[in-house]
Amino acid sequence: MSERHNRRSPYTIDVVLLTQIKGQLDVLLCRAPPPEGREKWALPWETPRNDESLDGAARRIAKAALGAEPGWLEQIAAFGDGKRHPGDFEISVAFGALVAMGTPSPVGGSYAWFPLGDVPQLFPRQRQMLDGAMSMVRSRMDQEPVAFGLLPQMFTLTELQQTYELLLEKRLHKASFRRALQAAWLVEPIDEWRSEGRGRPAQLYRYAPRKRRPAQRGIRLDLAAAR
Amino acid sequence: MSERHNRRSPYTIDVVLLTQIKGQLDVLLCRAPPPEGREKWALPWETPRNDESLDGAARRIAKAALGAEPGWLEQIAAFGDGKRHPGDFEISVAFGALVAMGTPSPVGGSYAWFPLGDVPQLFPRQRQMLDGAMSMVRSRMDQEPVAFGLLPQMFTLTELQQTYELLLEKRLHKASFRRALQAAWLVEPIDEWRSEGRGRPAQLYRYAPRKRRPAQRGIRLDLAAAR
DNA sequence: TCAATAGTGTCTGTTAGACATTATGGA
DNA sequence: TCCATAATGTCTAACAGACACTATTGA
Repeated sequence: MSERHNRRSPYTIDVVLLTQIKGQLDVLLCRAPPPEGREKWALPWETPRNDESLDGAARRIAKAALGAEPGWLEQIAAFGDGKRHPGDFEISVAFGALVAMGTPSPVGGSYAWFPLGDVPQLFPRQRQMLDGAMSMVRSRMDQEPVAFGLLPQMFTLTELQQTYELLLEKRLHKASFRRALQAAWLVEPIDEWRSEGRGRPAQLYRYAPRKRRPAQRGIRLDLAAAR
Repeated sequence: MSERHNRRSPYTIDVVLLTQIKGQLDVLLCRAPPPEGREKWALPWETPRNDESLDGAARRIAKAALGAEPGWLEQIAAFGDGKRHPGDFEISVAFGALVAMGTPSPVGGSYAWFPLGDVPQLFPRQRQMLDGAMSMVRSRMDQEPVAFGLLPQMFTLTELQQTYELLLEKRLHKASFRRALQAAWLVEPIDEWRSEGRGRPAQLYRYAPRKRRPAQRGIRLDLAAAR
């Protein structure tokens, strides 16, 4: 065997696993995966196996950390630039993934969820990945219905709206949100209701996208304006 | 010196250089950069030098191929998955770049511009990169004013609209386009006109973005609908 | 003069956001 | 009963798209 095809891959795959816990976005971190002193947390990472696709490796690593496969997974970018990484590899390919809220977590063990506002210090390269994951997810929102990756099979429209608000980082108008939702044919009511403390029970919905002709209206040049 | 820090980088940087020629998008290809038989074209690529950032390497490669630096350059993604590449490296990090139309081309030599509809057969991995570049540029359009990267310093509003139409792959309404442009504070008229054959001469503009409060209106959930 | 392109004003149907109202449960 | 939340109807200002019109050049 040639040296080239036998050696371990000269790069790592790192996965940013995101979920929604108590109205906040959380990221899954692992306690110092390779032997690394003191209290240090890191994104799950590994080197890919032989002849494994990038996506495939990312899925495998996510599954190993989480116990289940994430609903949505996409590459963020390659990172390097001399920034430190738990492994000593020149570059790392980062993936972002969304986990349905309520998915049984890797209890105890060396994994834990951290709210985005309260993430411990990471290796600089992984810190970049986390930031990249957030902007990637946010920018994908207007191209695919990403929010459903954070929700369980059944959800209320209020939960769905809260997830959108969490990702967009802004409040949405209830009536407008529901009208837009109806126009987009993304969800379908099911014959079940959930009572949340006081108030009228909310009907449950499920994600059931229907094919549509692409939206006609809108140039939306405003969004492309200067910062 | 350790073997790790002395060896050549185990990955490549590939650059998708795009420009606008005669109302079409063109990509810059290089005639078989490493000794490779027959008539074969490839995206410009190289391995990064020691301690060079990913962006820096991409800029250097772009400049080597083009003679000038591209106005806009951004990472697309890492590609691998066993797809063939002109170099025999496990992965490649691809960058997309926009070149102002009219930039003096690398005349003769081993470089040439190819219209997107008429690209010769590429190495599979580089074909993926080209497709990735296109969808990346298109998806960035509603986040930053990407179109100006394809235009020279001075341009007419009709040229600007044609560039938008080229990138969006659809016709735009003239009056609406100009209204949106005015609202976005992206351009500024200069005291110069250009006569293009018949008709009334068009005023020239230049890119001069002004800071604005983010657009208020629009949930635009439609765009996130099912395909 | 006509032809061709640049640039602008007005109208109309659509819709985001605001507001108000009804519906339905728990305390 | 009062309160809290769900869900929906109506109004209005903003705006995308259509159309028509004026402006200014070359042929």
